[in-house]
Amino acid sequence: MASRNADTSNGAPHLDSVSLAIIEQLQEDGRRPYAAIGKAVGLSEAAVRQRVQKLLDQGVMQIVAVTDPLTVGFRRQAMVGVHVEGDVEAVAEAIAAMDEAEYVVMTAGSFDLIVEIVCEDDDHMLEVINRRIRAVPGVRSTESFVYLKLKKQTYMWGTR
Amino acid sequence: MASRNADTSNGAPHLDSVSLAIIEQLQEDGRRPYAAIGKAVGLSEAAVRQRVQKLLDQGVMQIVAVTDPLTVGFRRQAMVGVHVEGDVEAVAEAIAAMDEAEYVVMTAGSFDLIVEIVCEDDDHMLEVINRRIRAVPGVRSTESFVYLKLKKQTYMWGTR
DNA sequence: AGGATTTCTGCGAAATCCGCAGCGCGATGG
DNA sequence: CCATCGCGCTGCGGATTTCGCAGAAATCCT
Repeated sequence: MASRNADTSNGAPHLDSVSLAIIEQLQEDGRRPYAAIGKAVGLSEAAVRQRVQKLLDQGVMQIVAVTDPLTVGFRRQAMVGVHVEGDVEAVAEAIAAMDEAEYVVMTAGSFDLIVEIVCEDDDHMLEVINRRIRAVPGVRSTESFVYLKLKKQTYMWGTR
Repeated sequence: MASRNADTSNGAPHLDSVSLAIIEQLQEDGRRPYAAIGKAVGLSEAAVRQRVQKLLDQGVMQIVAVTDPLTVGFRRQAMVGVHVEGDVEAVAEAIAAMDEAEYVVMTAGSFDLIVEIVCEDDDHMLEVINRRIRAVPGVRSTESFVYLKLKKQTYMWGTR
């Protein structure tokens, strides 16, 4: 189980329209059979299987179950905006290494970094934000947005 | 294909530890066979299958392919913080109805709403933010954070 | 306790997954 | 020019998984 996380080192692995179509199929249903996908994109079952495996290995996509953490036992979730001085990438790396960080993005705007965190409870969240994120060298300040309710969560950008 | 989107109407469908364990398995690999999951959680193959189907039907989880849109052809992606006056839920509903909105959350903090959008290019993004989101009744102002680079994207909160 | 409902189990049949050998094709280089 | 190599696709069986169903077991409600 070497590389669990996505290959976030944007290698832009050149995706042709067929692979795009395969991804679209799997965005609708991650368990759709290879044969059905093949029929939809005009490829044999084995070819689809090989392409999917490669896309997974390359980290271009992952096939997973996604949930709303708030409905599955986690009490507190938040988006945290981070102001950084110095090497943003290094700070991003450090925060991404934390288990509680689900989502880490470098952005252009008043925040240098946006981080989504999942916590057990208020104490845990306080600990993560104040003791861990703010302790990372280069973090100047943070601003938190605690989640009240998830209204939408989709992955079907391809199907429109 | 009645309800494609998650049941975001927090019905808190009471999940026992076995369903939690099943979700964990599928967070690691959305295509893991039911028999393997059953062995891991102590249930028969058929029982796992029934539970998974129910979790999907209830909208508690979805099994899908997730990608980094920036590596799959979409040029621009952003997080948009929204200040709302009046009925926040209604505004959230309206924005969630837009195809470009991938993720909509009501939050406590300086923003009432946080929205993640995926766009084809700069023009498209400008159109979505200025003409569509800001046109929703109740939206007082917005602040945008354009994505530069996705550093981490995980769904394995359960495996720690 | 009695009955209704839900959940689990244990099949057999059908469909799917998986590995492998072979073929076609473009690029490389002698 | 042609041989070779790399790479992706196809077409197979065999192993595995999925699927539907009927009965047993557990749970809930009155």
